[in-house]
Amino acid sequence: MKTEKKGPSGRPRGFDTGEALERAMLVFWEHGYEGASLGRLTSAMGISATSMYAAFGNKEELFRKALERYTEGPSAYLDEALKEPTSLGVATAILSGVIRTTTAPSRPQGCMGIQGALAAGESAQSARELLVGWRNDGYLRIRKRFERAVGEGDLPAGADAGLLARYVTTLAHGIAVQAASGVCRDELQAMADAALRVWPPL
Amino acid sequence: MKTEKKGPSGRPRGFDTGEALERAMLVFWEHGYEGASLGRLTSAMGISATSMYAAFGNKEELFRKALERYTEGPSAYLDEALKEPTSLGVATAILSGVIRTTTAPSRPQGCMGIQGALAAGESAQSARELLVGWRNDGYLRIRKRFERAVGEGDLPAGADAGLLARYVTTLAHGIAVQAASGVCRDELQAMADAALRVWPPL
DNA sequence: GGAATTCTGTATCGATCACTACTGAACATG
DNA sequence: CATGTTCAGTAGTGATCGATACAGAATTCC
Repeated sequence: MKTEKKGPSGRPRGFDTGEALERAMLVFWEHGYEGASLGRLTSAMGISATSMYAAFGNKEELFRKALERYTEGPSAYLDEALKEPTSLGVATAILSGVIRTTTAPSRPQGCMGIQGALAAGESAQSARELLVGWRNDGYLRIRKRFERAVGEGDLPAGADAGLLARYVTTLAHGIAVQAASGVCRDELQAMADAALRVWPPL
Repeated sequence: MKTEKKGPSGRPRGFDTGEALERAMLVFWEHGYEGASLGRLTSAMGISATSMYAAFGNKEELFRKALERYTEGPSAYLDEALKEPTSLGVATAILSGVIRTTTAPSRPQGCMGIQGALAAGESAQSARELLVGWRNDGYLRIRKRFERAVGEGDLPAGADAGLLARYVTTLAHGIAVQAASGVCRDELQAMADAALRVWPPL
């Protein structure tokens, strides 16, 4: 029994969709949904507008897929951080991961999940709502992890997991804004270290 | 000796520039520089495009003046907060001010100084740079205030005023992002209270 | 009241937006 | 090789972008 591999008749695609999506992600990351014009996107992707529409549907879907790639690539530190054995380890790993991702010298400064579309006009409302959901999902996963920590005795019984998750999320988002403003990595890391020196901040 | 008040010959302006600027500020605040089209702006201002250009120059200058109005209006809590007698009072007042401003039910959610243009395309780079300077100015004023607190003995001699200012700024910006995502006021205030329960976070 | 000056609305500018019809080239299958 | 299918580039769609030319209306100065 072998997997059905029917040959797709026709001319094969002349570019790598993964790499093109990576390039598109970087443009959205740097300029936001509204600031990323189709001309700039396709130019960075190295393909024509026709090929982009054939491969990804439209600008909105391209953004959605670019966000997925962002989640599994530059933002994958969150998955790893949630596996840390203690809540303090989780919080520490999240903040250092955010700092590393938002201040990497070879990549856009800031976080695509925030500056991709924080406020927007009519044409970008769906992108904005997508990112609101993306950020809320991150918060929920952190909260759930902290709830587990309360159950395990890692956090005191009276600890408010939601409040702690909100605290870490707020710091993470604030760091992303600072990074977008050009604040350097070391300064942010020193600040994060100080913020977590008392844990939990009950 | 009386102030020279030469009569400006010609038809007087038919609208109140202050109120028009207030309306424009709200549009920029809600939709950002790029998301605020001229049509939407002039429609909200209640004037024609011609009148807008005659009164404010162009979109870029309109944004600059709207930001000034934002600084002196919704963002005026910072001036007051810096007058608090202690560094903890300053930090507390800043965060509660941010929360009040970014979650007011009758106004756009979030902070114009951030979502006005966090990431942007080519045409909005000047607006983006203007906001980077605006945020950095806020940071510098807080830092200077904390340096004073160190000199006064309000903060311990070894305290790093820059790091503390960065901490408060990061929380403030993070709160603004949360507010833009729809997080409610009470939750943010509870989080801010917890964040400042240990002060300074040395 | 006449002239000069400034405001306001209409209509429109060229440029760019996201998006697509069309043509021809490139490749897989039979 | 012949046929069918898909890709990619050119050119151009209507809509909207920010910004203006123009002409009529309104007000002040002389």
